[in-house]
Amino acid sequence: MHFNHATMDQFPYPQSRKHLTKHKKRLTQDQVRILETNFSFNNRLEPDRKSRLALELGVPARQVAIWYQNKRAREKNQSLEFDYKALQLRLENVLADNARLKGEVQRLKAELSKIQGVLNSFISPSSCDEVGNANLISKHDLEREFYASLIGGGGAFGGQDGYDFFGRSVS
DNA sequence: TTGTGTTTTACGACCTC
DNA sequence: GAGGTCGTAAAACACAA
Repeated sequence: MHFNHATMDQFPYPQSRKHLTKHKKRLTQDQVRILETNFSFNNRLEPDRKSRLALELGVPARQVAIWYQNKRAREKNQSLEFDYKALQLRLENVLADNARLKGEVQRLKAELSKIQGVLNSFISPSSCDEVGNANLISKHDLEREFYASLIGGGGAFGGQDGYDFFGRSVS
């Protein structure tokens, strides 16, 4: 394996950062592979391992440390991106669910107004407002009976056992 | 070849233990 | 104080035109 055996001392690092970065050098594929392997075991770099790795790769210990720092940052970014996509997917599902539920609400509202129409036909003023008729059912009682029948409570509008006013199963 | 976008390397500033 | 993150500059690289 051929690594560049440069050390910190061998780089003529001057004062200015611009000049400094002129000596930026990429790690070889083999060096990166070794670093990746080590990183996969532990993404923290204890001083002992830093020295050993630096020796093995033939690079300054500082470069190993910096590689680990950058690698952790890259992993964090990837993980954030992954989380972001997962959240986006969940949001899409929730929005779809919301649309479905809105449709359901609309359907139920329509059903309710239909039922109210049927109810109103039972409560015509001519049939129940006659004074002095003791057998007349009040509007309030009628509504109570009617709604009770819808939820399976039987009553005057109740269907057969286990079925509501419209003959649907309520079990 | 060159312009441009992306990735990698390296650093300074600041924070935490 | 050593070693961490974060933000960023700049080199290195990839690639279309």
